[in-house]
Amino acid sequence: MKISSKARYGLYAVTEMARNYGEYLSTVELAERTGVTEKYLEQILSILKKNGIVKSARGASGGYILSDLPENISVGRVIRSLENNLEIVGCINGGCGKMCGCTQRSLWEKLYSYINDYLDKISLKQLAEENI
Amino acid sequence: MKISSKARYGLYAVTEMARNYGEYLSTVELAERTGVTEKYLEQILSILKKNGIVKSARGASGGYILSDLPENISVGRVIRSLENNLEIVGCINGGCGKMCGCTQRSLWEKLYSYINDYLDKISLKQLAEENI
DNA sequence: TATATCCCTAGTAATTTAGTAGGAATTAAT
DNA sequence: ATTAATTCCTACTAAATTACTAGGGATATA
Repeated sequence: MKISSKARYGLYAVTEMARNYGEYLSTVELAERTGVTEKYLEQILSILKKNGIVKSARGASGGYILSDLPENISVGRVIRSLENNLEIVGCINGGCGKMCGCTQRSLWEKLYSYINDYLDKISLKQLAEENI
Repeated sequence: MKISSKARYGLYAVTEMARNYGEYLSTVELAERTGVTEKYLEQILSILKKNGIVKSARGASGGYILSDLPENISVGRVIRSLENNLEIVGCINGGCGKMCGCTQRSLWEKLYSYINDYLDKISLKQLAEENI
């Protein structure tokens, strides 16, 4: 039940982009500012791009930029992208063995909702401004 | 960000104990009813015992029993016992590097509180009766 | 005394996480 | 056109964690 460093790193990267909204930031810059290696950040950014959270520009003076205003992107969306959709048990959306059905199901489903509701209420703008 | 099967198994076991409160259940019985192997359950139960959630009796006709009424034991307590105190990031209680300080700290601390508050409101009695 | 149980520790297999590494494709600047 | 900076893609590997398996000792009941 840990948030992976991948998710935390990714969140750091988009927070940095939120603080510099409008400007393209390269992986080199982002790596420097977050302390994550370039190559690993590349992979993380590629996932964020696939999920429509960031856009990219190739070539010299290219880089990454948020695909929308920081106030319109929730922390939840970022974390779900990098954390297997935040599925805290294997059966949030059905299709599980005996352990999941029955008794515990409602418990985990509600916990899942609470977690997502909380994270969806916080925008990258808020996070960047530490206004939480 | 997954709940481990260890935690789910343990929760199943104590739920079974809640349904049979007052009666000692052996690991053999608990293993049968939960579908977990005896040996693995033993380890899980030993952790729960160490954390004061269950009591044990050795020898023939021994087994495990809840250490308190099912309505007095929260799901949160059980899960924290088996899930490294539910520390969703490495620095919930301070002592972390650059990634944890600053920006994301308050985010994770609050999420941690929400998760615990939710799980602490649900008792084993409620869970056993699927009254969630 | 026999048997059923908990208790303790060590080992291992499988999975996931966290990176490393190399190089192709693309674009802007010169 | 050439160069340099960048994203993009894929494969590999190392480390950590999870999920068990296994053996046997200690203890209590019948």
